This record gives sequence, C-alpha cells and structure tokens, in this order.
Amino acid sequence: MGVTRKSIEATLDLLWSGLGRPRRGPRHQLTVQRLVEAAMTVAEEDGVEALSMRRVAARLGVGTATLYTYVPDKAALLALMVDEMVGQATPPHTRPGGWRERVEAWAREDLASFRAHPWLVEMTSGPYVGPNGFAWMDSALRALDGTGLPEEEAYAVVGAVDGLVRGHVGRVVEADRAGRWTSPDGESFASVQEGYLARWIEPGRHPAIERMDAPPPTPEEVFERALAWLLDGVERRISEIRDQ
Amino acid sequence: MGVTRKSIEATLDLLWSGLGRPRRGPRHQLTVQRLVEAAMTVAEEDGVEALSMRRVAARLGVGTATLYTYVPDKAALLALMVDEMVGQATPPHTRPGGWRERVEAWAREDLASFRAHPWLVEMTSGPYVGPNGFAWMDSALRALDGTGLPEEEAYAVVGAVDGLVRGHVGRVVEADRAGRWTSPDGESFASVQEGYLARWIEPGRHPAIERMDAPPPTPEEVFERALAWLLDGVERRISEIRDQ
DNA sequence: AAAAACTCCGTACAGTGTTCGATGAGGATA
DNA sequence: TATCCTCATCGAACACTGTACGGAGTTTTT
Repeated sequence: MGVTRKSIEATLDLLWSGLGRPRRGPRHQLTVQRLVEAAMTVAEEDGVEALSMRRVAARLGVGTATLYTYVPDKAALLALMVDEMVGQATPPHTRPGGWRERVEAWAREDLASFRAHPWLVEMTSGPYVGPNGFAWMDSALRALDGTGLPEEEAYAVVGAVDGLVRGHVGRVVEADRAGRWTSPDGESFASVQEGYLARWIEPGRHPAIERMDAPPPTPEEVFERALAWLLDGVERRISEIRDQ
Repeated sequence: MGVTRKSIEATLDLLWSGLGRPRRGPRHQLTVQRLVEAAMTVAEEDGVEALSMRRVAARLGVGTATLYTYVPDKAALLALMVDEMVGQATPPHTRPGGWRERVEAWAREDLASFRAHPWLVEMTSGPYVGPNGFAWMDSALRALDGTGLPEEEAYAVVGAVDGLVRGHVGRVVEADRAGRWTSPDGESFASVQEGYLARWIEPGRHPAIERMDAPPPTPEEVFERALAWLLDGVERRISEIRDQ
C-alpha cells in the first residue's frame, strides 16, 4: 500500500496527542498504552519476528481488527514502541561529570538497552519523531552545554555518537545471537564457520589476516575503542575552539 | 523453524564452494549466479519488501519450489547477494594516498553504495562471512599497513569505521526516502512533521533545540563530521605510537 | 534392464497486514 | 423520552509470505 498522507497524520496525531475518547458510540475498552505494552511483551518474549497484530490482539483478548481502531497500522505501533523506550532512557544532560563522561555514559546505556531489547535494533531508524525522542534530543544537546561548540556542531556530535552506537549495535547483538546458538553436538556457530574458512581459504591470499595471531577483538571492544577515538577527535575540536 | 546446523552448513557450502553439478539425474537448468542476479534485480526495481521467492522464480520463469534446489532458504540467498555486492567494492588497500585517504575513500564509497542500493541496509549484519567479505576484510587491514598500529588495533579501526558507516547509512537512506515522498499537495514529509512539532511543543521545555536558528546539518554532513572526528582520534593514536 | 539419485514444480500449510461489512452500543438531538 | 447517527467491535476474506511434501520425469550408475 505504501505511506499515505492520511497514515502519516494519523501516526503523528497518536504520537503527539494520543487518542481522544469517542464523541458518540461505545467507549473504548482498551487504551493505546495497553496496546503498546502488549506489543512490547510479545517482542520481548518471542522476538520481533513474532510480533504480529494477531498475537498482540490475542494477548489482549480482543479481535485482531479491533487494534485498528487504536492504531492506523503496524508501523505506527512500532513508532509508539520506540518512543516509549526512548522515554525510559536517562536524560543525558542530567548525568554527572563533564561532557565526555556524560556522552560516554549515554552511549553505553544505549548499547546496553539495545542488547537487552534486540527487537529495538530492527525498528529504530524510522522517520517519525515522538515527544520522547524530541525531548531526548534536547537533553543530549544540553549535555554538551559549556563546551563552546556552535549549535550545529553540537548537533553533529550527538548525531555522530548516535550513529556510531546504531552501527555497532547490529554486530554486538548478532554476536550475542550467534553465541547463544549451539549445535546438538555443542559446537558454536563461530567454530562451524571457522571450519569452513580453514577448509576453503588458500594460504597466502590473505596476508593481513594470516598475520593476526591473537583472536580479533569482540564487537563490544571494537565499539569501546571506536567511541574513545571519536570522542578524542571531538575533544581536539573543543580545545581548538577554546584556544582560538 | 529457526536456524539448524544443516541450514548453516548448506549456506556456507554455497558461499564458499558453490553448487556442484548433480552426479545423477537431469542437469540444472539455472545457476546460482543467475538466481542471485534475478534477486538483485527484483530488490533494485521494487525494494527489499517486494523481494520474495515467488517473484524471483517468476522473473526466471521457473516454479517457486525450484529455487530450493539451488538455495537452502531465503537467508542464504540474501547472504549471497550481500557477498556479491561486497565483491564489487574497490579493495581498500589498492587505493592511492596515505592510510587516511584510503579509509576516507572506502567509507564514502560504502555510504554511496548503500544509498544506491538501499535494500543492502536491511540485510548486512548477518553472521555469515563469504569469500568476498573475507577478502575485503584482509584488504581493509592492509590499507592500514605502515601505520604501526598493532594488528588487533588495526582490526578495531576497520570495525570502527565500518560500524560508523552502517550506523549513519540508516539515517541517510531514510532521509532520501522521506525526501522522495510528497503529498498530493506537494508537501514534504518533513514539513508535515514540522507542523505537528510546532503545534504540540510547549515553548520553553526544549531550550537547546529552540536556541538553534540554522537548520540542523543533514545526515550526510553529520556523517562527514563523524568520520573526520573518528579519524582524528585514530591519527592521534598513530602518532602516539610513532613517538614512543 | 533395473535401480538409484536427482531436478522440477503443483499443491498445501500456516502464517502475515489490512479491509469490509454486519452488529449493536450509547451519546446527541428533537 | 425516543430517535438518530456515530462509533467500537470483530468474523471473514483477500492477497500475500516462506517452505515442506510428494509425484513425475530425466539421467547416471549398477
């Protein structure tokens, strides 16, 4: 079907002003809040791939079609779930310490939150901005108050860190998932795959990888180093501004 | 159904050694290569969400079930598509210039490639490593030869940049998509959403955002700044090692 | 010549998001 | 108070999805 102006407006209405009580006819027997909670429970228990309108409806004990009186479509439900999760994050500017401690703490909390709720990964680059997302952005900008960064550069820092987290989350979560998998004989995914690599790789064709003797850093370690380097760069920029 | 040992092995077999000709019975009328090409055409023309086994089969003029003699499941087909795209990338270590130019060029090419083939975004954090992916990793490590970085740190740099690109790609592609959308009256997605923001935001509650007068940088600009900061941090680390 | 192994593919199953239309509840109006 | 009209509810249906199964036919091996 695709996105229509109507579905966009309905979704934004829901995000920003919620659902009014009907002027006539029977009252709602549910609330949007309960719907979102039920959807999050399903995602939590059985993963995103199991999150279907039918399952949410079943959990609430209503007919499937009923959901569509609360929510224009599934995409809107996902947007509400995301905004709900964002609302539970600690506002970055309230954290203790200097700008760098604040940013590091928020980035790590973000990563941890994605790890704990992997369903978030697959649904957080949507175009909708809800009230909680908006408030979070403001708080993140305020976490950089006092650095002397011009506004558009502070915005870029927030975006840069956010992008870094999002990019690394995929690998971390994937590693968690693959780490959980084991064959009936107890072999891990990694060891099965390594068997193939060993069998098929021609010696000498991959000198840089062959040179590595230690096991490569885990996705989480890579993330930590990436964050440190990125913030080193930002720090340099901040002192450049200060000294000028 | 889930992932079974059998499906993992079948996928890795296909990635690394391809499909042998059958020892008995009729010969194959297709090749895996043609199947992958057809799948990429469908994804290119109609988007990932339209990429279904039935459509690929229809495009090739064969029955749907036939595909399953070439490929164990859809996930394997996606893994093949990804490895195929990776194979088309320029090997980072062959680029001209110093390490920084090489890394920047590869990061930008990656981003451009994701923009041109948005279907890639939704399917590139899978756990499978194919021959092209493996060779690319080796080449990326070699692009950092001569920097003096210890091997596991070079690996982290590659991972850091790769993660950064992946994280920003979502926003860039989403912005492209939203930018393409226009209502019948010619309004853009952004302007519709801004109307809502203006209507619902209480003045004074978001001081940092209100303070911004210029429009915020585009996702692409944010990416460029993020890349520069990250590499500034790496550069500092490299000279730290050199001077020690 | 028989058997085995293999490709091809129609059909079916269990699921998906969403729409339609019937039913009846209940606030607004005469 | 009685009527009207709006609205929530939800069974059924539509057009899809990935994939398992089993039969038909083809090629190679025994």
